[in-house]
Amino acid sequence: MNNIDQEDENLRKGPWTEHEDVQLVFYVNMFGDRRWDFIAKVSGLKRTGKSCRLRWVNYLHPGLKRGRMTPQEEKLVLEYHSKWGNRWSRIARKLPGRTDNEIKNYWRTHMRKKAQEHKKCISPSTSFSNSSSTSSTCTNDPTVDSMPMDETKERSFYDTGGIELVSCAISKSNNNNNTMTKHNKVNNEEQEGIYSMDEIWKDLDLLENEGIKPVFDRYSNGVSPQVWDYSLNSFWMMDGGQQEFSTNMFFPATSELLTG
DNA sequence: AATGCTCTCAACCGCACTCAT
DNA sequence: AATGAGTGCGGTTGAGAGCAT
Repeated sequence: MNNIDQEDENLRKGPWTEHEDVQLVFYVNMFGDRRWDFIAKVSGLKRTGKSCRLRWVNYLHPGLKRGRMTPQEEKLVLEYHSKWGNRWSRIARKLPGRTDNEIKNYWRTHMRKKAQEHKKCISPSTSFSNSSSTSSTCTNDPTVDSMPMDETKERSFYDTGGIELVSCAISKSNNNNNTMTKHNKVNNEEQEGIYSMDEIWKDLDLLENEGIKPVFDRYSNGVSPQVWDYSLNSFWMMDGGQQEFSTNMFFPATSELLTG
């Protein structure tokens, strides 16, 4: 057995734990949301970079909306899907706060329902193409690949380096085990709102004034100290202006890597 | 209450693409 | 131009929650 095999065996798969979420959020805020392999290594998470990215993009990103699609969003999904087919990430860019995965899942459910309804309406002898075939038909639409350049270059909302709220991510993490009802999720979504850029920049100013500076990258703008203090109180010790981890065992790899 | 079915969504996989070297 | 690492995307799967019987 070689080293690579051993590494593969050590990699974790399956659902993320709360600790892993916290760890990932921390390191993304430190290093940005681009260098996933690096983050995977530095963080000590036994996950692939891909897995880290996916977790961040689909679940931990502070700009994410939760809860059911609004009628407006449903309309947009229908509209853009008819236009672009299964280009989920492209569609997602048109629905801020929604991920390609979410839209994809929604569409599958949606189309399944539609298919079932359709089956009821038509005679049993008539064959009916399922959702995937419907989708592929749309994908083959010649309009699909004729996007103007500015649209194809659009960045998804989660590419914005969303610093926003670690607390948001943590609270999501805390609710990871579906302890919230769907109803509650919707209410929280309404109450939480989304940070505006102005608010984010204000937080950045605050952050700098407090002398708290994540290392580099876009995320050098970081998160408001209040937020950190509030949301990560079990992970940070604020002591006379100095900060240190209170749970070093969660983040063992950074110092090794950065000093070594 | 127990069981089976359906729905939802997080996560994985493989392929495609981008970019640095 | 070729190559390999890193990243993004779309398809698929499986676990768990909710609902019906």
